[in-house]
Amino acid sequence: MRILIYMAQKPEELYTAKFLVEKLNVSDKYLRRLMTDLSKSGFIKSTQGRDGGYTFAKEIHGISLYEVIDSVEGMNKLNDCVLGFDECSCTNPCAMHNEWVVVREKLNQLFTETRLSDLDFERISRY
Amino acid sequence: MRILIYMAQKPEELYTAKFLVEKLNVSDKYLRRLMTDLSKSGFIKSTQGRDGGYTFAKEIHGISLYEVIDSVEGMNKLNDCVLGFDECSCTNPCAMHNEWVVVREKLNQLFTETRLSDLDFERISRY
DNA sequence: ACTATATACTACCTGTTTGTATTATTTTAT
DNA sequence: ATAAAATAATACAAACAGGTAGTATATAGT
Repeated sequence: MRILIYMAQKPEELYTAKFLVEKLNVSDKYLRRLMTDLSKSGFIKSTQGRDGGYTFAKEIHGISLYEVIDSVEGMNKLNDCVLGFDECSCTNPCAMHNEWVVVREKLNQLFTETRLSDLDFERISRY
Repeated sequence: MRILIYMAQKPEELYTAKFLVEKLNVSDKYLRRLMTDLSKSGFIKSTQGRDGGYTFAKEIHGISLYEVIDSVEGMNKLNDCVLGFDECSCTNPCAMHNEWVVVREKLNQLFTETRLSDLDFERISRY
């Protein structure tokens, strides 16, 4: 999220791994691994070799927070049963089910509706 | 949560550790540790010795899900900055701050407003 | 006294998250 | 050719969550 949001400030720019590592304060290897994952997920594309780097593979207007979270860590933490039961549904609910579906839906809605282009870059002071 | 919700079905009853261990499928030692924590937090009270056990220390109408979660694991996971920055506020927001406050408030509200007595015990099929 | 119960403390285990480190390979502009 | 860049695969490490296990002690009803 931090990488993509940082890049979304200037979506047309080409960013090198080295540059992003400095800006975001993470290790080189870790960032590169994430970049490769983000490439495979289709959010960004890479150009190898000298003068290479990363840039968005599609319009940032078309990238929701939901898609990003889902591709990086999956949405199961949010959408699985909050008490950990394998089989838990509205017809066979756990003790928290009915309360949790309300929250779950709110979160899914927020993440699905918010796109990288919706962020207020004027206000953000940390990436 | 599972323990307290189970007990809330019959809030006046005295429950032994052994009984709850069988009903909730957790280890004896683990449950006892949790019970001691819940006692210290004031949700339940214990009577030692033969014919002892646990029962609620106050009305279940007065116990919100917020209080329970807060006493067991703290609410910092929810209320700290979602991107992990130490100093993150509305005047100094991280990239996700403005989106996250909406969710945060919704969750806090739900957990604060829902009390053990509000659960629909008729419908619940797993504890 | 005996027995059934809770308490306390400590150590351990297993998996996950959130990264870091190492090493070697491939690609491309100049 | 060379240098600057991305790629790939693997191992490691620290912190934390979610438990389990052991052992000994305290309490209270009969």
